[in-house]
Amino acid sequence: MPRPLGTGLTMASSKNSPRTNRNVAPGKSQLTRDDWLDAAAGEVAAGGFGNLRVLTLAKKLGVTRGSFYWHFRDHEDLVNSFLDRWRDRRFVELDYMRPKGENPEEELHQLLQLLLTDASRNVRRLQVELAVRDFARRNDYAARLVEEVDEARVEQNKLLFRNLGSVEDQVEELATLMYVATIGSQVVLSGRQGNTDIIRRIEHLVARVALGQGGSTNSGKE
Amino acid sequence: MPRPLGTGLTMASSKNSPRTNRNVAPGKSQLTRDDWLDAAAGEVAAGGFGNLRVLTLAKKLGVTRGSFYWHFRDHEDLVNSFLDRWRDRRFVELDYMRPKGENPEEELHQLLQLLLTDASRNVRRLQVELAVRDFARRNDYAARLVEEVDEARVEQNKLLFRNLGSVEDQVEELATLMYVATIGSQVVLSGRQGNTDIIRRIEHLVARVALGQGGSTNSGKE
DNA sequence: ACGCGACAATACATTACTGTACGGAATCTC
DNA sequence: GAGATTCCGTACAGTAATGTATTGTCGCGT
Repeated sequence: MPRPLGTGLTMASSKNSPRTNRNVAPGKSQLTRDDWLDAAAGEVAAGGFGNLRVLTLAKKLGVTRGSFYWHFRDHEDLVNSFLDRWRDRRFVELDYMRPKGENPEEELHQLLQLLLTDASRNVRRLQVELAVRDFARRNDYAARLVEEVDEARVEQNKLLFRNLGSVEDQVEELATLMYVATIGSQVVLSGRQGNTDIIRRIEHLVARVALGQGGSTNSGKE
Repeated sequence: MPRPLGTGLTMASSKNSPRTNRNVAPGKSQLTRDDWLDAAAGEVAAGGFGNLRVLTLAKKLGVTRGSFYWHFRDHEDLVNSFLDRWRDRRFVELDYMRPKGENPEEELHQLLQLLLTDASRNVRRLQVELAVRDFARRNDYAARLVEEVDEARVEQNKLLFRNLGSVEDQVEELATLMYVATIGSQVVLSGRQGNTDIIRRIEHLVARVALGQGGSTNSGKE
């Protein structure tokens, strides 16, 4: 009964690359753990965690479930590994676009661009994130990871607003508001097309508020 | 093969009250269609539509599945009826708190209160809404209803901001931003406790922006 | 060249859930 | 109060999914 068994419930992703991984380059003669996770991403994006079936993955990969149960202990192991990888990728993503503070306005623009406009391109990623968030409502481990990611992203936003010169008292407010606004727009607009104008409007208003030019919304009856 | 069969896929809720509904008042000797839908609400709130099992509902109601298949054609009929009822309730809810325009500031406060603060009390309703939104990502009918509700709510917000004296150009922006912000905060904060301060901060900032006093976020380097 | 280990196929047992047919009890109608 | 109707129980068939045990097949090292 030999079983490598990935980390499972553990936190770190634990790149399971001790596999020889063959010399066969493009042909998929041998599957790796990440291959299964990639396939799982497609299923999760399409149907959520509830519709994540190992038989479906096997068909998609052109193998039988015998392969799956060598790479993973069981279905739960797949789910937890998937969540771990998701969290890790969100963090390297955050690290990749950490604000350098040289051109805050441009950085804000790029951030909103990534979160809002690019979301319509990165459909897969958006759908996975929404699925994870939904799953987190009934899975404690997922809830923990989502909370970690949320907190890190709000921290990132706070950094940005500090660089923009916002007073410290409102940094937290602005960062939180912008974060829930971006998440909300992804939730509301997911699956809609022709939303680029709405997105642009949101970006416009958020930018205006963030840059402190937001005093002209009233008609003048002060 | 007698079968009343509720509307199923049709849009209107079509109160199926041609039932005599017995004289037995508190005892649940006879079940109605709404009883099943109420039980379904609990399951949907807890596990989403994917975990909505008719056997579970039957146990919860103290009957067997034989009752279910009299009241509903099949599982899909239950889901569609549930969605119909959900949409209808969202609309009467909107109608109930339609802004009268007499005291816009107070109305804004009450709206935010309902959407944000009260959400932590109304857990069941919040969870159902999130489940419906998630289900809408892979169910066309649910997607249609959610879109209808979203649009109606944004319209409501626009009405409010017009009453607040915002210039028409920014009414749409403000209404949309506030809507996605509220949805996003529900998504992000669902299942967290001790979020009342965060919610209050968001409310504060949204109110400030909406009332046009938002020009003081910058530190002064214009 | 053979034997070991990584990886996958096959077959089987089990469980959970749906839908349907039919029968029975309670209640309304006339 | 007899019969039709409403509502629910029971029993059965069928499907889909998981997990496990066992066997089979590559490919590498020596």
